[in-house]
Amino acid sequence: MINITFPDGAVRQYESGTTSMDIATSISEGLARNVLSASVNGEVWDANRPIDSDATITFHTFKDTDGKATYWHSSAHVLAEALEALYPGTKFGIGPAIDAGFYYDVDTGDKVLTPEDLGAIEKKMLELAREKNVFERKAVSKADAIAYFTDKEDEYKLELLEGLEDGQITFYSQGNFTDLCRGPHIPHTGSIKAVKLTSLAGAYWRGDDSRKQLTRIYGITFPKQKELKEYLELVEEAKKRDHRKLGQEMELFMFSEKVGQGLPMWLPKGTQIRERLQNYLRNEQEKMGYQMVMTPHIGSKKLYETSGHYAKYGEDSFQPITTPKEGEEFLLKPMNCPHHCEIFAHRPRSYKELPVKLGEFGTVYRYEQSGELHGLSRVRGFTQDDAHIFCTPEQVKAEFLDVLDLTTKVIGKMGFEEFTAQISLRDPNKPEKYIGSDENWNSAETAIIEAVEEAGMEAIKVEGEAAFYGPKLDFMIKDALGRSWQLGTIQVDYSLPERFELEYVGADNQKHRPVMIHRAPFGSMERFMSILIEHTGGKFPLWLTPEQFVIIAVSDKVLDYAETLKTDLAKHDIRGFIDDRNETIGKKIRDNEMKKIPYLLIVGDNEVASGKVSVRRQGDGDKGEMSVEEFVAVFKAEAEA
RNA sequence: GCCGAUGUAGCUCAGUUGGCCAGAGCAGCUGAUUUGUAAUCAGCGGGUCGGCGGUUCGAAUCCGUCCAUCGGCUCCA
Repeated sequence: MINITFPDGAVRQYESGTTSMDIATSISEGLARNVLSASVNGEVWDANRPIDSDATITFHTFKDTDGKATYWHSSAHVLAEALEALYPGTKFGIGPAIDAGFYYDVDTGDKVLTPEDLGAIEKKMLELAREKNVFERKAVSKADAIAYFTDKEDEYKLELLEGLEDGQITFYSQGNFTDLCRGPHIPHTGSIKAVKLTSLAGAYWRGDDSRKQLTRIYGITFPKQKELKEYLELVEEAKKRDHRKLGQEMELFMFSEKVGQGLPMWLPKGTQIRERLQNYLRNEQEKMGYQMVMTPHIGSKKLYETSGHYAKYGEDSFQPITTPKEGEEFLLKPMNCPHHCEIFAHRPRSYKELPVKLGEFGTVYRYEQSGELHGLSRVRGFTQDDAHIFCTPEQVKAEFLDVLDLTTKVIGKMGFEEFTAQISLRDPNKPEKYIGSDENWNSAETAIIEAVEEAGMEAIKVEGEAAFYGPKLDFMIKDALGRSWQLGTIQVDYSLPERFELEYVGADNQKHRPVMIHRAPFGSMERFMSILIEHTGGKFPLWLTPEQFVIIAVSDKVLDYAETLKTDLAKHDIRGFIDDRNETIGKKIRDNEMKKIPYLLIVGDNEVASGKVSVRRQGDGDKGEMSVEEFVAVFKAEAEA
């Protein structure tokens, strides 16, 4: 007998060789029906793989990420099986699960797959799924595995096998299809009830552009037809909210071929929103002791040689511009920190003034590959909500906490509710990759971890993801559609203070090297704007939106009253405009609803007589007549909520 | 940067196998109408058919090339 420990700590005894599925069945039929895989001692296993010794076990269903990953990876195998049935001789690369669904990279030889073929493949997949084929795991020797794929003439699998050790190789088979795979898989294909192949794309074998391009087929599957429908609706909704589309419709920003790709220009309405965001953030930061600075858009090449960035990125950046007579070289600034280091160094610093926090909405320029540019989220010129904190090693933790506070506050103010953090630490096995003393690294890493704990933020730690000059923390937020986005970062840096020979005089009258913290809560104004647009679908929080109300005059006899109303509201810092076009009221309501103006104030003879206003909330219809004071109260209540 | 697709009016799109002055809806302008909670009516203007080069009697349509956009890949101080 073996002891099985459950997530709640309960321990039960089972026969050796029992499977997670057996265990699930012993608990309840419902669980057994839904279980897709299980973590056995922390490793995700097939539900029908025998367990031979004491273990802790966690079941996975389609409700959790591991369960979904198992399910989608298994779906990729069904896709492969369908392809092999429809296009014999197809060779297979890799077919992993991804955040939403799965893909398989395939080489169909002379047959070029087109989107029109996908329907037939989906049909075949469903047919195969209905056969309820069991996924069978089999350990094979390397020699046998090579023989199998040599016979199949699948050079991709053979190449994958080269990297695997004999004794660790497993095959999985379902129906007539066998694949090299580590697993795990779902019990059988029958739980795949809804299939959608979403797109086709080229992808290089092993991501190497000198190698053959395979066809990547993306797809997603669900245990219920209804879930697929919901997913497709979500995709549709995401399309509607695409910030590139809304940005154009709402006249927030634009691009011009003549100006150049990846160089956004903010239109008046977009600029209003951005300035409000910046003012808000500037205010919050000044309350926390930040001092704003401004630095030029270019800097001497020497500056970046000092910082080390030129050596690392020079070739892959915009190339230097030179003065016509002297031939001096300048770079468009790719980041603000070297300038800020020079500001810190412009006079001797005492420990008494630390931490020094220099903030700047600094516009930077980076060469991004043309294929990578995307609306406002990936551009070549953008403005960081940047600041650099120069402090003592002992202050790192407190400063981190401060930044966490600031970030959760400002992001929360935008209506985002779910944050997580990723803490990037050193790779403990490669100390040579990093600069700075062990002592500093240890204390900085501990400081970050403790600060995150104290802030009560959910965080994952990833070893080996730190920059060579210090550990960092990235903020992730979830938007209204449940999508995750990476926002700003906080990054500890030991390198730049060293390179710029930054110093402060300590209480001991000795010179010390400060630690530098880079941080940007939004990351960049452009990227944040793109996320905010998609999160809100263009319906910005009231305090941010450029036009908070529109007064719709029933006829031009009441325009004077409309003017008075507008002036009254302006006294309460409520901004808007009068739609005095010679159009019907229905037309004006329609147009302003579509422009997403939050409040539509209708005035006609009735309102002039009563001295009131008829209020309509965008997207929520007629709210009835109210006095101006009542409207102001309603408005303020929403704005401050 | 690489692979594939796309590029027609401010926006969304139609333009048969190359063939008269390139079309529609919305937006815009002018006029009429003075309107009560999601489109009033009439008229008008607007396009080097992404740029350049070529094939042809003739090119939005065929070919080449460049640019931009989209979907991926790769990359991100």
